[in-house]
Amino acid sequence: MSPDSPFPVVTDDDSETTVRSRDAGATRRHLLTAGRRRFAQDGYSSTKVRDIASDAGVNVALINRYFGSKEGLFEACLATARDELGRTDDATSSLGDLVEKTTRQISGPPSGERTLMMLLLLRSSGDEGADRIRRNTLRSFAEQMSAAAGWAPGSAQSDDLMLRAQIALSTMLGIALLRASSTGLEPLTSAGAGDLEGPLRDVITALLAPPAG
Amino acid sequence: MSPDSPFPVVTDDDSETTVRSRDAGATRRHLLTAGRRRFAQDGYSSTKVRDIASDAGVNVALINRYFGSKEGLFEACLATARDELGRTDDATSSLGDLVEKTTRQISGPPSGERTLMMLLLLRSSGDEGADRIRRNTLRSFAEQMSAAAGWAPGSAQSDDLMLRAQIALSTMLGIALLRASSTGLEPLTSAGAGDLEGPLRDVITALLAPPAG
DNA sequence: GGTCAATGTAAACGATTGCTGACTTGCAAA
DNA sequence: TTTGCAAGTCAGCAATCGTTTACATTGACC
Repeated sequence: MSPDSPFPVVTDDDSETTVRSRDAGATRRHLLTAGRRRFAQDGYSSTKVRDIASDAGVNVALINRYFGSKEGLFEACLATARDELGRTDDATSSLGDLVEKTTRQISGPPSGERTLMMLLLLRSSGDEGADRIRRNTLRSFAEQMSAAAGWAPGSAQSDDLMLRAQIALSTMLGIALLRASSTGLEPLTSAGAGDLEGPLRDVITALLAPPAG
Repeated sequence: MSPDSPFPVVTDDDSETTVRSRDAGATRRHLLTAGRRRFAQDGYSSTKVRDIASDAGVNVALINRYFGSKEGLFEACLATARDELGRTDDATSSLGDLVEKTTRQISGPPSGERTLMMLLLLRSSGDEGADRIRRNTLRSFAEQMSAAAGWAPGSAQSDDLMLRAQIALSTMLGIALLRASSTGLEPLTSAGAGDLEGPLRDVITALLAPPAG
């Protein structure tokens, strides 16, 4: 994985049907993608390693080779989801930005990448390491949201604002969960970005707008 | 379970250490209580029938005897949770009532009865019957909330108001989930009714108050 | 006291699960 | 071409899980 690796690491070739039939990096990536979807949709213990391997088009034993164990793969999925979700294109500086970004995260198909990563943050394997990653990621999210509301660490009403940011986060994650196929709550599941932006703006504004508090 | 059962059903005696060492009704109740907690906290597939039986102080085989299967017990837990949650003391007639009732449901210890029943509504076993119960219960909840906002079936903006009610429901369930011990997000987890009532009032008002719509 | 159905117990079965070890295949440097 | 090692395959193990079967115990009714 290191840049000076003696092995021919493929960095920019995403076409899979061509060269490199035996590519460890691609195999790892396929396992991470398949694992993310399975873990997010079905939960940790419902997911079987044979299904993940089958989805990835890869032999089951390679999960243990590359990630040590099923929990290792789960932790890796959680870490990549944290990195990809955290790789926010630009800083959220205002409540308007926050509303726009939140709407973009939530809307889109319930099986979309972003929704899957958010659902992953709600799944637990009982493993302590994975739980710590999830807890830290959620905390970071709430801090970003409260920062968009003009929060400064150590200021007065700090706890109250953080609580409100976490409630806003609860709304976001709750929507993602209720939109999932196994629940299928209409009209929420089929609602698009245009339908969600208004209510989301109302919620975020009501929770985080400075005037009242 | 029927009132005219030929067996001496104990209806008002909750002291367990005394008479009636072999009581089918009490055994069923113990299994339902233990199963509710396990299913709600750990999810369906992470829960082991031997753990439920152990918690209930009962032999494992009795789960299959009284509920047919693990899924049968899960469905029974879901049904009783629906009944107990639906047995709302009085009708919710105003937004103020809704705020008060919602706050009462959410706050309280994360291991409390109400929280467990709400978490149960977010768990899935893959079984179609259980999923239908969950879907109907959630839909009923959202309809109650929109009714408190003055909703009449078939009216204009009906879909938009229902969507907003489901988003409010998402907030409630999201909070319950993030307060769970496996997540443990502070200050949300330790927040009491006094801390939650204000923000919840803001959210519900912003989503369901009539003036804008 | 005897009878019988209801209730509870003990043990094991078959299926599934995560995982491992020995083996094979492909790629690339020598 | 030969050789060395990473990448991948295959079969099976050990443990666990839900479930079932055969048996024991309790207690009400005649």
